[in-house]
Amino acid sequence: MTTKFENVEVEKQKNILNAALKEFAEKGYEQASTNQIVKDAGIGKGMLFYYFTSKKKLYSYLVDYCIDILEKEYLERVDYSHTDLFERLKVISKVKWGFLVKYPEAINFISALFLKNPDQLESELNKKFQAIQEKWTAVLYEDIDFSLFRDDIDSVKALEVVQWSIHGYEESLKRRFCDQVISEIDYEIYFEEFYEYVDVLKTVFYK
Amino acid sequence: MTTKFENVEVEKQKNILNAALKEFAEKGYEQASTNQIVKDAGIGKGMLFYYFTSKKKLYSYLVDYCIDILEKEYLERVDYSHTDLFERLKVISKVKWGFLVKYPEAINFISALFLKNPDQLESELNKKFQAIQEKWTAVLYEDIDFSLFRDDIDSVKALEVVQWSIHGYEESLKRRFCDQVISEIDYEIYFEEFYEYVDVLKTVFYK
DNA sequence: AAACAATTGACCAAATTGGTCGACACGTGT
DNA sequence: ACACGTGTCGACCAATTTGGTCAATTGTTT
Repeated sequence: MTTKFENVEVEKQKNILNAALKEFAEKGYEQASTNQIVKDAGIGKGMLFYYFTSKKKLYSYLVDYCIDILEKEYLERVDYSHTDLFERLKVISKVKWGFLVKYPEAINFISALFLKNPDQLESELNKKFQAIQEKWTAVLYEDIDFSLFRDDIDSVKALEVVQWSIHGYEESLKRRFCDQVISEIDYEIYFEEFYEYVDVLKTVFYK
Repeated sequence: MTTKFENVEVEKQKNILNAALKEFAEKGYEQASTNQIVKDAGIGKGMLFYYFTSKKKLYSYLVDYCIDILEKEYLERVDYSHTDLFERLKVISKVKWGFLVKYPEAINFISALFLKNPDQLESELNKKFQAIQEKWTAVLYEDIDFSLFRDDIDSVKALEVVQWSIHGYEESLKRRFCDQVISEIDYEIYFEEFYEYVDVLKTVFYK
């Protein structure tokens, strides 16, 4: 049997989910306001509790939901065929963009989730967290040919620098587009741009 | 004539300032709670308004205070003698560490300040903001010998990557020490570590 | 038309908000 | 001894907000 919430039209589901994800991501659990969520979602106050019975349960639902889509719509979509780290990074960025367009509010919620002290949650969840953690490192390491890197620098440090750089680029993009709707952005230009940065990294870190 | 607040013992001043900076940095202006501030600062509710008369004025005071120390205790302390970017970065990191130890709660407040839409503040402040902005780019560009960089990559991109990397390292440090008091950390080890990363960057970006 | 599901927003007690103020403690001068 | 001024506290204020409820209303099925 499906829950009441999962029977409403998908569009409305998305509105509610997005409103809630945004509010929790911005303010954290305690500070997040259910009033704000219903206003943002465009539904009456009663409906939120009709669907989720309590703030706590709503939050739990979001956590489950996000872990789910993160695995199925992100981590599992990355293909491992390239052994070249920088080609892999380009693939990942494509997958990530698709994810961002489809679930625009999920990322911030997820990163807030992983940033918090993750030891204080039920063991059930903790397992899922670890699974994701492992999958994420796999995405970055599995079958990568590290012999392509120059020998005069530590490839662990190199990888860190690469990750930090990409994160930095993403943040700068976010700042540039903070007030635009992500799905309406002509992303092709920015893939070009992103690839240029990746190529810089490739040039300097490879033999 | 000095204000009432500036006549209080410096230690207590610091407590109050730190408590307020932390609260505003974490929650933003609206969500910040004066109750939380006085509790954290260990003073009675009345004192905060005795010193600052209102939440708004307190916030203004903090903004002025932070701009002040940012200029005098950070930007103006960087010396420009090195033309080697990476040596300059090491100098900057030393200054920054000193700043962090002395004003542990200021940085987050400041970055939150600069991240927000800065167009909606009085022109007086806006000027100061721009001045800092310029000084900050000067700190990173002034008299830097960019001819040392390899010719096969865009040095603008290189500089961005360097900045992103350093920011990434700082964030990773912050995560490692999030629950420790910053002034009690044996920083020498981490300068060593930091310099290793800087040297990696130097190795890969220089001719 | 009767039963049922979905939906709303006024409403609730409890908590929290920025801010006030009377009480009081601690000098210092008289 | 008294008064005066400066700090200091926290109980208190009205106003707002909190998570959550529920009677009433509108659709939808049967």
